[in-house]
Amino acid sequence: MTKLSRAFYTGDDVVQIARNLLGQVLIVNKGSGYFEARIVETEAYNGRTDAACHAHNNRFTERTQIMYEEGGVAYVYLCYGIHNLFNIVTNTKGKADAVLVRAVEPIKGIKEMMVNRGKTQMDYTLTSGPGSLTQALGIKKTDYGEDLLGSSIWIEEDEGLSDTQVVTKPRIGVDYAGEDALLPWRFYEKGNPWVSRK
DNA sequence: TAGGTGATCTTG
DNA sequence: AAGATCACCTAT
Repeated sequence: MTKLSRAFYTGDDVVQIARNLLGQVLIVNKGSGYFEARIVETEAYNGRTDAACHAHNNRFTERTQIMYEEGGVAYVYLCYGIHNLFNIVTNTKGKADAVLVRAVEPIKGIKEMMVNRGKTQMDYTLTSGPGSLTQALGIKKTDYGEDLLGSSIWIEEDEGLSDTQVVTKPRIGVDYAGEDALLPWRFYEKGNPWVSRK
């Protein structure tokens, strides 16, 4: 297996990148445990055209600044006061795009994921949903800005999915974005039980 | 279906 | 400096 390259992340089309991340394998290795999980659900956010994106209208704040960096770094932020959401920054420096990882299928480190989630029984809620998967994998705001070509969080290239395996839908929880909430920028693997809100 | 939760952003 | 908002989750 090989790490996804910088060139993969610096591509100009965040929607296509979100779709192509399906089936790739997210690795977290931070001393708190070693985890592998297959990405099965993503959403694209485009800073220049998309009212749902935190960086819409060139909004440049302490929180959003990382999205303006060159692709291939982590954007982690706290949502609803409780949940850390994990995003992958894409595009070249100055173009603020990101892909939200909404669900993963656990491969390695499942016992430790259950400990992190406070679960005694195995079930599909372990890593389905953007807040749940970060808790399972131990991703926190201290991972903000982490280089995805480094050695603590990265993505291994795997076989992608064919178009017949990919479902395309509007994004979740972005009603505030008006008509941009209707954009079909959510992608997930057809029939995969780990996908959130099926 | 509603409430918890707190950093972040905007307004005045 | 304060109030509104918010890319969610869990248990009724």
